[in-house]
Amino acid sequence: MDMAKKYEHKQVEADTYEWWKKQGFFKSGDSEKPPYTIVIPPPNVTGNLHLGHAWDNTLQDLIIRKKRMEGYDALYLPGMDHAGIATQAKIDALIRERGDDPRAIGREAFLEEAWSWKERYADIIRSQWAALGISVDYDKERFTLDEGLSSAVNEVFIRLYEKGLIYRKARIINWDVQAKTALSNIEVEYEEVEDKLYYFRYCLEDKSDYILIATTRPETMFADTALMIHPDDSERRKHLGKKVLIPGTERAIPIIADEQVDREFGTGAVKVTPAHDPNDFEVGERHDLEKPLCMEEDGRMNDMAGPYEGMDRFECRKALLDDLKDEGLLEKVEDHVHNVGHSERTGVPVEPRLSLQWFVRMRPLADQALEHSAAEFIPSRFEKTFRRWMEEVQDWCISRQLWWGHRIPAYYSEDGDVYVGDNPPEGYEQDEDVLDTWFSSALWPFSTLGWPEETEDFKRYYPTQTMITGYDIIFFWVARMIFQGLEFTGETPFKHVLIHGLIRDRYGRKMSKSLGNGVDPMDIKESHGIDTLRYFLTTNSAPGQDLRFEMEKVESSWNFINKLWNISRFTLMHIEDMSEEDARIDPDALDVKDRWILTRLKETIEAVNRQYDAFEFGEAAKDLYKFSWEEVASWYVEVSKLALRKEGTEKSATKAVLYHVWRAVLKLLHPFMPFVTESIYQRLPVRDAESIMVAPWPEADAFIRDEEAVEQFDIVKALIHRVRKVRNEYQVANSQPVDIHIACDANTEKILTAHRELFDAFITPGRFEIARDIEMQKENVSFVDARFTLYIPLGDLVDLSAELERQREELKRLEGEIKRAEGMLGNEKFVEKAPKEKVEEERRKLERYKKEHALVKKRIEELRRDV
RNA sequence: GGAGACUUAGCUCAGCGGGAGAGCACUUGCUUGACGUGCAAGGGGUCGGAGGUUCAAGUCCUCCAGUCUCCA
Repeated sequence: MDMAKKYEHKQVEADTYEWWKKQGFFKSGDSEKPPYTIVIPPPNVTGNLHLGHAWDNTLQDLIIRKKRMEGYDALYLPGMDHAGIATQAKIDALIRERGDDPRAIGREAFLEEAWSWKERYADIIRSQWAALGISVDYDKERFTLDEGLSSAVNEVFIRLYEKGLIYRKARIINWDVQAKTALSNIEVEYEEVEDKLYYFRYCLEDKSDYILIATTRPETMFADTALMIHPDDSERRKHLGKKVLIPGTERAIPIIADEQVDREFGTGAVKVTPAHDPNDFEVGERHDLEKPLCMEEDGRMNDMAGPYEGMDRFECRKALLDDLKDEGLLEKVEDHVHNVGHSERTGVPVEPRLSLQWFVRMRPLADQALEHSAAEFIPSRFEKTFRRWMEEVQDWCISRQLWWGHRIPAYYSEDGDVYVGDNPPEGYEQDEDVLDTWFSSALWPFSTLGWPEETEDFKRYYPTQTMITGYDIIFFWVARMIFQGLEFTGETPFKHVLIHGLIRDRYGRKMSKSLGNGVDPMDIKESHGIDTLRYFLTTNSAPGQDLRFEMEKVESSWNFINKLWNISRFTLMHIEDMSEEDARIDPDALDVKDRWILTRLKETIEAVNRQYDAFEFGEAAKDLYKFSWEEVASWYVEVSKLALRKEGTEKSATKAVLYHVWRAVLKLLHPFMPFVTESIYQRLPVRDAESIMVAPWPEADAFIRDEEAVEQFDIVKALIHRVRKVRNEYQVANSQPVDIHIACDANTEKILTAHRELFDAFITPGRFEIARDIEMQKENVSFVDARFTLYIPLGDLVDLSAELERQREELKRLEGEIKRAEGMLGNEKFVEKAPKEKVEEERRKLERYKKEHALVKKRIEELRRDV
């Protein structure tokens, strides 16, 4: 026996992953089997995988491992995402650290850096996949900037452009002044901030009067091209046609009227800055206003800002306020709470900015998705989330002012002609910009399989079966995969979308770098083993719910694995010498305990399969936990010890049953905890596969169902339990024999007698007597059950009044039960409408309660007589 | 302003139409040869509140309260 006394995860995990990989178990491609595909949500090549990845990937691996064992050609396709903005920021920082200017070194040199960065992080990520034990097919690994995936991106861009679904236009977009790029609407996070509302005097040219306006962004005033009032503004109408001066400057702008003015907000008059605000842009279009920008791409003021040129926008705001206050043009400042957009990537306040960008016309694509999407969300409520977003979706800004990404296949001639395609005419220059990373991610389920080529892989593995991801990227990714999949392949790219939540710290806070509350999955692997982490991650929340990280829960997961380890030790100890022949179960040799555990195994397999198929992994694990710990370990193993000490059929049958039950449990648990189950499986003297990960999934049909054995074993357990309870209550050690008297019918007597040996070992009876009826004595502690009445004479230890009181309470309880059951059965509607089985069940219960009631009553009379 | 989630044992959470569950914590015993990270026995919930549907409601519906999230 070479098994450590406790579960040592480092020994258990050592070399296993490499062996699996070497044996080719992760590979897909067996065309004899039906395909089952999951594509990994590609992690960014920006850093290490965090707990969220570990959770996501473990769920994927859980499903894929089960499907593989069930006989599918399982493809778990790995890959990574270039993550344009995030990666470019990291590389910029790296170059700057070296003392170089990342923009000055040129595009080519930059990309060289980027690719070497990518290689470095790809290695890290692969090693973390290995650490997590995920069974991905490395032959199929893809990267969003691979040649094939890039040509898919090109193809999609060109086809959408030709269809009129991609266009280029100057519009107000969300500008990230730190990354110096445009963002899409959903890359902006709105955050409520306690800000100020500034009131400025815009004086008429002749300084005879002024109009007061309120703004939250005073620094944009240098790009004002009008002052706007409501057409119904009777008080200020008189100024229409006149001009006002932008405060602190000599620049005059017209006063215009437009219904867009919200008369309730501020002063009812507003400044119009068409190049810095989406609403003002529309006003500018209607009134044919100029649309100048007063800021550079990095958020610094340009020459329009005069003396403030070169200042950062917020610096400028401060200086401007000081100056205008001095000049008496700042009337007042009010506290003002409003939502300010921040870049999802860099966190800086987004600057709405007029800019020429590429957009996807979303309406037709979204309508198509709404009409034809066949994706089934789990839980189903996320279907609504998806649909609502699709219904309200706006055009998608897809160009990014970055170098790291898919360069836009658009080319411009000197005279402004635009060519989109693969063969630009001579002399045309390619667009400098790249596409939003999500533009390529949206193609992931099919671009990774070779699309637009009609490859064998694409034909075989697409559409995929299940997409697993967090609810935070339903819009970013899931929705976009669905509409692009439908547009380009004519099919929804996956059948199921399993949505999980976010992982939080023990206080329910999001894990973040700034809070420093993140947990590195590799630390948990180090301290408790990866199986522990996997089990913790997959069993501690329901689908769609968030998951709190608590060390106690990790520890309890470890405890369970340690328990499994020790049950395995026990099992292996006894079946070491087992041959193929010994492993066969002889149905005729099975006794009650064997029939009981095999029936329970069958029921557990059925339940677990149902739970797995419904993606209810927590529930599946709960059933397996209970079965292994409470039924196999606490009962079957304990009871088997007797049989295993003997020789002959009793022993051999027990060994065979123990082997099969335990082998099935290992397999059922394998998707949760691949390493420890493999380690134990490899120690089995008889195996049905080279590795547990390619072993056949247990079949419920292979095992017997024997309800009678379950009932019989229940009686045995009940007797043991009651005696233990009495011993506990009266503090009588198990080493000290107690007499046991049982009144029961002949059938129960037969069962009890057959298990006499067991009782001797478990509850140390002195005398052990069974009769139809027993003359009761006052020193007895008694327990009444419909199946048997138990008496244990404990002499002086027995507190008779307490015993009487207990029996009275029992009688009261039974009276309540009888009343309840009779009430139900007396209700015509219940008898009429409830399912027959339910009514029958109530009848049986009532009968049983009545029987117990009579016995308890009798017992009370005896006690009262004796007291 | 819309939408959704959550509210169940001290804590963290399952359960979601037929008699309240788990882990951890807690109490009392226990050197039983797989395991003291264990074994045995136990205590602890009017399932947020109010209505409604149903023979039957933590479980479905409506309203209310609190917590959180997303969208605008």
